[in-house]
Amino acid sequence: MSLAAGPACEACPHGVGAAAGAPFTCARRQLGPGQHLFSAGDLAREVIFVRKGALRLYWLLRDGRRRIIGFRGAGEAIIPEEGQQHRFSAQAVTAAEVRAIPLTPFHAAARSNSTVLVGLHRQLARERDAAYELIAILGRHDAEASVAAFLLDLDDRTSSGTPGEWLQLSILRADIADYLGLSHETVSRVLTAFRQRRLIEIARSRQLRLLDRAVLVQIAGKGDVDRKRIGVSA
Amino acid sequence: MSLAAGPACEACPHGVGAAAGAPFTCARRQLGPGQHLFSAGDLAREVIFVRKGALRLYWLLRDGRRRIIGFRGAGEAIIPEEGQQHRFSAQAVTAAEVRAIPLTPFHAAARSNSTVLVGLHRQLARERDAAYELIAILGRHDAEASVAAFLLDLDDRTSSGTPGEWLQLSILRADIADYLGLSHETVSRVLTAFRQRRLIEIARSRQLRLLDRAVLVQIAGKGDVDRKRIGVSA
DNA sequence: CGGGTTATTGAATGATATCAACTTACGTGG
DNA sequence: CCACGTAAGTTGATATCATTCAATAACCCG
Repeated sequence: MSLAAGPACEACPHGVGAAAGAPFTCARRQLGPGQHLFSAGDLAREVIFVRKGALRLYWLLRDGRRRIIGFRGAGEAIIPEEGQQHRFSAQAVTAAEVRAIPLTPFHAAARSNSTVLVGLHRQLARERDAAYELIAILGRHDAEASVAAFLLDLDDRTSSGTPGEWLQLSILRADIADYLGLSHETVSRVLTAFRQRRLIEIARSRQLRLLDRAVLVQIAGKGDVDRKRIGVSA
Repeated sequence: MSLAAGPACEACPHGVGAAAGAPFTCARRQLGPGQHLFSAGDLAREVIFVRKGALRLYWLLRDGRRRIIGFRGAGEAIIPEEGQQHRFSAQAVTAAEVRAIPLTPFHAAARSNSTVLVGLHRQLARERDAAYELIAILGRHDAEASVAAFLLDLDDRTSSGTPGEWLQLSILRADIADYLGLSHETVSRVLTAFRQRRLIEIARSRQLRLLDRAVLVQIAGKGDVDRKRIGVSA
């Protein structure tokens, strides 16, 4: 994402801090699988940049279910509201490494460095828009469409561009289920159906490859936004 | 919302613009019911503050369905990404009045006025968090919980604090359905069930009053975030 | 190799969508 | 002010799809 690739973290501690005339520490932190970076209710103190591995952001529901809001992989950021409590929990899926910049100096830096400011806004707007995309998926109750959309998104975000590449699915079935609002059995059934239709290939449960992107796009498209009809005016 | 209540609009054109040393026009615009303020794909040029009435923000899906992302009532704002296309459409539900501030001078103002900056961040973070709340609702497939949560939210946002007040439900059943990812028949059935259980009162289809907030909260709670268990750490 | 976790598969239940008929609400013009 | 027509809302019957419960199988780590 733009922020992480920008001066905020790559050049830290000589980037933003220096530019702002207010150098600050950019703590590196290691997380083991399942370890929490923070929990909902904790006071938000830092902006997080994921360097390695992946985190899941989630809520627990009253009935004990887990609602996963999103995942953040290497190069992505987690931006909380200053002075507020975290509204969700962040937990490492795999072993992960993050950098944490205290919020106050970061905001101070953003004020004096418009590159950072614009990046910050863009990141927030993107998180919002990503949430809207997920809403679009969840609204249409169609398991196949949801899973197809998820796989395509995952492929877009993680693959290096080589088509037909193997996806390292560090995420469990239950993660996908909690993200898409489905049961893990349904996710399993859909993946099996896709495999039988030669749309994907699965190796040892956790590695998977998209074989027929076109058809997956079509399946996902059932609940997807119509990018052609969006210009309709009153 | 904080932004609209703050200097950004109330004091316009003598607020932000003046403070930034870069006065700008704050165009007033009137919208009739069903009229579009902008459509998805349009270039985003302005920050919008809703003064009167309500707007719905939505996408059209490929299959012709409409996915409503949210509503914005008086006092709320719509903040797009600078230089980007709008990702959703904004349409007046009722007759509405908005103020539009061009993005570029607004951002310039935000840079030099930290009150505006903080308000801007907060608004973006809130939109994101509101989207997350909706995700929590949509993920749990439970029509009664969804509708109850919607009614409570609507009541919180529109009522002046007087309990048992009549809600002016300018929103149609189909709007609620497209927002919650349900069919309008299901919405109707749930509302009828609530009425029969004396949880709400409906007058002439469009006006409604919450009679038993406690029970509604309980019903909504089925899919709601557990505010007590959120602190669980690994 | 073994024990715990994760994944798959099956059968039955249940909730919501869908299709369809009917009623109510509302604005318009006679 | 009433009659009419259209749009919105309600209600019922049916079908579909995802959940749930349950059992087996694959996987992974020590």
